[in-house]
Amino acid sequence: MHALPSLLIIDDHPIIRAALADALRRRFPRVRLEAVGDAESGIALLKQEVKKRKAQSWCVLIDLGLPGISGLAAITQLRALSDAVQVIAISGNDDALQVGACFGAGAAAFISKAAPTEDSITIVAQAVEGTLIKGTWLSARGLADSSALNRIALTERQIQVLSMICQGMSNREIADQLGITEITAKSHVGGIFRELHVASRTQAVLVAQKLGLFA
Amino acid sequence: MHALPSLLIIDDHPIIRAALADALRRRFPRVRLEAVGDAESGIALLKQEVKKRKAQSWCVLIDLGLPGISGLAAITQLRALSDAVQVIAISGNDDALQVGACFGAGAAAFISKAAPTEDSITIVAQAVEGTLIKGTWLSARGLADSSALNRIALTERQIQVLSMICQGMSNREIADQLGITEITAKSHVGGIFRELHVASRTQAVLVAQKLGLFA
DNA sequence: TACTGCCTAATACTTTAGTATAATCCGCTG
DNA sequence: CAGCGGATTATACTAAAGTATTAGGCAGTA
Repeated sequence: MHALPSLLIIDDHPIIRAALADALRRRFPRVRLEAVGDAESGIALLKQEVKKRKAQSWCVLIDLGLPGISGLAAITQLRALSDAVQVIAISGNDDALQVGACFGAGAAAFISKAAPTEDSITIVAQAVEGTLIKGTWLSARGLADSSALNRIALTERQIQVLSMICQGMSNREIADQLGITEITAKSHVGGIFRELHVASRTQAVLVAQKLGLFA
Repeated sequence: MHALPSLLIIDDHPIIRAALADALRRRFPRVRLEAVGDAESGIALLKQEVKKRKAQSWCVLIDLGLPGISGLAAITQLRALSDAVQVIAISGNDDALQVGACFGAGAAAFISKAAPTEDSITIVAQAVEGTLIKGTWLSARGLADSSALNRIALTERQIQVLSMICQGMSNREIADQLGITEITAKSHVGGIFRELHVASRTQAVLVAQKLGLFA
């Protein structure tokens, strides 16, 4: 059998970080465990480690809603580092849209912070032991079905425009910043609305935040 | 000397709740400590306690960004129960606008989750011992000055309308739900924009969320 | 090559949003 | 009582936002 995966915790709250690390260390005394406060550090650390020891697999617990970077973007980057990197997303709310988006970004499991702590640890244990089923969703009320979750398919340009909408920019401002006409900007905005099933930019912002896109 | 205040922790994350309770119990073994997961339970509990033992004072640690109820509204309700209730707000981000809003709602102190855990405990200790200075702001980088924070003064109606904007409603929908004309709705919206220094409802939503108004 | 999907842009709208000013009614306060 | 501020409504705009349809260029792909 090969070595157990190392653990990496990414959470900006020292309290949660310490609590998780404590619980996991008790469960896996011999597994290497790192804990950092921001996604950049975590990604940089993993990049180095993957380069050093390609055989080593990792299990990353990442908190969504980190300041600065989108949780989804972080998951995507982590997954891109190596196939031997498993990502478990942890979030304060377990909105179905957000859950679906996380799996779309490559997360192996989704854990709600409101779930019982023991169950959360169990999920991580499954990941460490290699028995974790991809798509596991631990909601506030226990295991939930993640088979038929809404996936949102936005193009790169649409994501770019949506992020600008989420910063309060007008179509005119978006167009100027992207070097396109306001007409084209409107075109993208319209496409985003259709995809998100909304009728105004305000609603688009709310959905984007539920998705955790630009938190 | 009179009795020490009892402690109440309101946080929807079991992990944080347990971690805080642990640390505080070690610091104050003889102080009564309650911990609940939602604001409604906390308010209900305090309401009963205040009725039973008026002499008993309380120190409430409440997490902003609770699901369901606005953190500011919860602070206001807690403060309204009794003058013997101190409220310490805990938040994931330490945006100046949100900090100011918390103090405006009656919070005695504001603690960022990103602050060192020991410092956070110290603040609570000061509250228990009665040496806490009102307006104490513990940011991610230590104690910060909260003397000149922006206060936002919205009327009741404006807050009501703003909350509807934050739900993605149009002026027409707001007007219908409030039983007023769209013109009046626009009038309120315009007033909100002036007060928040924004130029669109999307930006108003963003500011409101920074304030933690309808999280 | 033909097809598909994305980005771009245009024309031509309809509908909301946002601004400015003014006026009425009402409750509270000096 | 007079004044003030909030809530309401109105008129009259200007400026955005949003919808619909069409179409060219372009990259990847069956």
